[in-house]
Amino acid sequence: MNFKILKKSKLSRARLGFLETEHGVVETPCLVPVATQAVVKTLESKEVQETKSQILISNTFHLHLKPGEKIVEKAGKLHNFMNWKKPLMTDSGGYQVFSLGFGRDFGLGSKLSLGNQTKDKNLLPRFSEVVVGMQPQKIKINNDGVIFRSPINGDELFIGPKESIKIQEKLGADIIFAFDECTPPLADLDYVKKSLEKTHKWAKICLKTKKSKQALYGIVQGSRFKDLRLESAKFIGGLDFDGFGIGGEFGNDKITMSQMVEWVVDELPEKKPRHLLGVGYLEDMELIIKSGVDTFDCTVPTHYARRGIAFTSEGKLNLKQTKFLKKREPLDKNCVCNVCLNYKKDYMCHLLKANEITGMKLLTFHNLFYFNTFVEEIRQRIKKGEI
RNA sequence: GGGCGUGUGGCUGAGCAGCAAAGGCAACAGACUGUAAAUCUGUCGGGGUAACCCUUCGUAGGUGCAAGUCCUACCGCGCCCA
Repeated sequence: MNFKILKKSKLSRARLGFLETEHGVVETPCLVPVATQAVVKTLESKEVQETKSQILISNTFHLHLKPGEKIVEKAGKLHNFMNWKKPLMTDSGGYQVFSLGFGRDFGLGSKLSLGNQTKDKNLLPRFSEVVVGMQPQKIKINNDGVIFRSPINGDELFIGPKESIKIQEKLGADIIFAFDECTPPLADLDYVKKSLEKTHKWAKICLKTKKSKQALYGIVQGSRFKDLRLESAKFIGGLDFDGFGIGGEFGNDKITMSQMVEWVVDELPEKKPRHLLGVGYLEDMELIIKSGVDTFDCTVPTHYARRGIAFTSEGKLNLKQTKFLKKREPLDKNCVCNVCLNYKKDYMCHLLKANEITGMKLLTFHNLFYFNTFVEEIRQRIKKGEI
């Protein structure tokens, strides 16, 4: 992999670049749609390409469980397996340390709120913080890695940095990630310190383990603590990674989020690409790109689509609302995607209310196209010197 | 014609003397950021911010302090016997 920076903004940390891989070039900044199980849910690879998606991210943990990396390897690795010719990433499974652990215990996301704090008291965590010595109920984290129970058959399985890298080598994505511990947002300072030691130790093991030509990104953690973020960025940034992921918690609002990203970005080697893990509401994009992020993945366009939420130039629409049954008009007049050119709101509303898979599929297509177009426009604005 | 059974809020379905009435579905509103499709939360007879008030359990009477709940008649539906 080779990363070329074409232009650096004079107004912000934003930059335009080319991420060159064996499977083609990614124009950055770029959204990376999520294909956890080697598929963007509801779409086939050809359709994903038609949404202007340039690169996807699959998941090591999920593919290890099902169908198993050996199957994927025999099929000619991920690209052939899923018939996707363009670049691919795989996430290391580090996030599942969180999502199947404390995240599940407390019903939390890795980002506590980012300003969208829930008003529903029942959804607020029923505890104050995670402290040193606490273990999630379903998994056990030790110094070498994480013991999971397979959600499929209950088998005990172990994934640590070595295991993750070996799996990712078999999966064969262009860009792979180091195995980290994504700390829960409410972990206290001591917990995050200890966790960071592990993540850093694991980072070195990942580098040592990797034998393939795949690009390997290290992951910066440190939660909401500035000194830990800086420490982590310096440490991870000082290692011989091809790029860097930034993960974990980013504070209570969008401004804090971009500040935290900037702390980290300023410590990372300038010439290498930076990937922000799991962030990407529309309103986040300009902020994180201005903070110096080159790529970022987010489940929102695809996940929300399956819940009936459409992102359009008139805002976020809940297409399951009965009122849309009376709207014989395109989802978004200003959108030129296949869905907006060929289907109307009434029909899509009907499909979604009837729980038809095609409803989810049409919305997934539109949302991805819309998000990708949104980022494309941001790239244009950087080119013009507006951002 | 005779016997037994049944009738509950938009639907379904509990309740068998102290109820505005369980549960489910539907509806309505909200949430979701390194994926969770079919999830989570709230509302869901009417009125008021609220303590509270009003109207409901086929219809009409009756017995009780109190009736969706017991009794009588009628109406509708179901099964069985003639």
